[in-house]
Amino acid sequence: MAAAMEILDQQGLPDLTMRHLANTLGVAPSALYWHFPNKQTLLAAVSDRIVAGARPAGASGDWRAAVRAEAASLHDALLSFKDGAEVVSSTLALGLGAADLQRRLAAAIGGGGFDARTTGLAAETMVHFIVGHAFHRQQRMQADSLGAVAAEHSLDHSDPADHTPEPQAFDLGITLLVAGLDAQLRPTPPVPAH
Amino acid sequence: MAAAMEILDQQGLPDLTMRHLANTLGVAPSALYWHFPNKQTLLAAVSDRIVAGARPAGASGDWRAAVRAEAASLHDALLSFKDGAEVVSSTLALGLGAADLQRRLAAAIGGGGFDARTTGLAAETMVHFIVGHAFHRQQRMQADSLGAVAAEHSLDHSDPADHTPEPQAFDLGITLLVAGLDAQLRPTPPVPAH
DNA sequence: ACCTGAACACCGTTCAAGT
DNA sequence: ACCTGAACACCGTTCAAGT
Repeated sequence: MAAAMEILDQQGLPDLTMRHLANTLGVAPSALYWHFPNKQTLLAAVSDRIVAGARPAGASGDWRAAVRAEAASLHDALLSFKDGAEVVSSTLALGLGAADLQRRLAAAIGGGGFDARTTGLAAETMVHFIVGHAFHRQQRMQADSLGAVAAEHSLDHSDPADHTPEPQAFDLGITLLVAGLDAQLRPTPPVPAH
Repeated sequence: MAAAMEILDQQGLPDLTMRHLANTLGVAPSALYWHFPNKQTLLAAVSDRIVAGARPAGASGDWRAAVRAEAASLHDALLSFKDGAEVVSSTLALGLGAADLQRRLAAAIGGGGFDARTTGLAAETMVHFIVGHAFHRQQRMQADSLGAVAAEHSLDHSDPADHTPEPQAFDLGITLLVAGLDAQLRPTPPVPAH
């Protein structure tokens, strides 16, 4: 696992192959299959470690603040490892690892007193946003550092040359979701009470 | 392209290899490289076709309804092709194709009269949710049909055996996001006006 | 303009056999 | 309990050469 984490962080996901990993360990590729049934399982374990690295900042009273803190820490954990978001994204879709991710968000959201269904769904929505956003951002960083870049692709913020500072972009997405939950709390647009 | 689309839909993404595609066309694998510089480009084109298949239902007046219609049609388009969400997800992250996806959502959201920044970001957030949700769902369907399934993984809706009917789950996510935008419109929790 | 043939440098995985 | 060696069945991509 340690060797796998280091290859991922230093070389990136494309270089995290069973053969490469085995080489690093001075071992035949087939040896790895005594420890892991297949590569997918190994990747799920890597994914879990990345997610486990997320430690939310302060525990404030407000559930809104708790959700923001949890989201931010997950976001940072994904970005702290090279290709971290992609790894988590893939194992998430496969339904293998990273279950902690949603559990932690759900716990924070639960502080708002929503029913279990709303809580679970809000957590899922948030996970998709956090992972998708981080994946997208990491890919952009890599493309940028790789030079040239056609530049006229990538998810476009409406204004071609906008490129909203990334942390703010992330915050705004989270704000949107928290506001949506808040509105769910007070269902109808509150018509002044006479 | 037609052959690629059919392989994808009939066999799935893992079988959409350059060699397999070439075989189907009765051609040497290297022949494909006269038409496409590489596989990534081919996949981006496939992704664009999938997204282009989305046609929103009726054009109602309300921007909220327009956003919902656009989101639902994109969701359906992703699900209408085997592994459609995964293909779009990967090329989206690579910043290659599927730019239309966000443009269309942004256009619908723009009807709410938000500033460009909010509109773009809301569209991005929505795209991440739509694609992430569809990806996740398609993977689950495949896992289920593949039999057995450890079952105790996968993004969990808080209640282990919940499994909220999928269309409703999608709707709730969209509702959350639209509500968030709505709240953004009327920034502070509206204290009754005297 | 469009394709073939042959090669390069890889993959994940299995499995008998060793210690 | 943990690993090797050898093999199986693949990949994407390049490039000279053909028509």
